Amino acid sequence: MSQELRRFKAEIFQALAHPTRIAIVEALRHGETSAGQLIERLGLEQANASQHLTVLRSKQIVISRKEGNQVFYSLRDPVLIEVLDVLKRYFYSQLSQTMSMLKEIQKEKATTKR
Amino acid sequence: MSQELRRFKAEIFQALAHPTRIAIVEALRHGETSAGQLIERLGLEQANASQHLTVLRSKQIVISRKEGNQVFYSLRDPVLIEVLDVLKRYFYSQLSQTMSMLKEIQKEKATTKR
DNA sequence: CTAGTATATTCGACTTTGCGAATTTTCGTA
DNA sequence: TACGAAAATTCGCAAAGTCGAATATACTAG
Repeated sequence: MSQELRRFKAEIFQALAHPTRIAIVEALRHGETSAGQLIERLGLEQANASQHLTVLRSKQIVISRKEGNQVFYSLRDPVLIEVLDVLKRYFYSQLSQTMSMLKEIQKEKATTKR
Repeated sequence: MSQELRRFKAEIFQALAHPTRIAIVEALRHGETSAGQLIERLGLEQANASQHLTVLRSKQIVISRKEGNQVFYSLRDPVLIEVLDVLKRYFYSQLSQTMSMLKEIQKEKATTKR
């Protein structure tokens, strides 16, 4: 079962492991959006967008609703936004760690130089 | 910059997008562990384990410390555990949604059958 | 220096992913 | 029915990921 859970998690990560798909998820953050709108806002190729949406749909990250000519997408579970937000914090924490590391190096240079 | 951030997130997701690497991260959850211990506990091929560890190291998810003959690994930032925990909640929420969907289908079957 | 243990790297086969061009499908409407 | 718009699918190719076998490297102890 734990093995299953890890496979499941890996699939979710895999589904999110592309800048374009992250952009799509973030774009859906504030509500339903049609495929066309996504293409326009994110500046994507039509086929490419559709392929990425297929990935997200197949992993149930996104659900689609047909209305006449077009298809509207939305996030199936807003919990995923939490994941992205946690990662944002992670990003900045990593960034500041890198910065202080650089500062350390600067200091050392200064000391050895003298 | 937002584009950068998305690339960064995508890389983190990519690094976690494999059951074995998730298992490794979870194993490191409660503290430093040597490569050998990971191999034993998770039942991995030596080369394979090392390859996955390389991926995690290259994305800075994990840091390594050499002590004599062996190499100890630990999580660079425990925030990642949060991500995994959020996903666990997501997993169960999805699971229960699926279950109630199945129940609905059962009910419908029962009604149409009569 | 030699042997042994722990870990990393390289190699070759294979699978998967990502892309745009072209095509197809699905609607709504004339 | 025929046309146009929106979206999905297919195709061919390049790039990336995964695996185990074999090999290399780093360290320790004798």
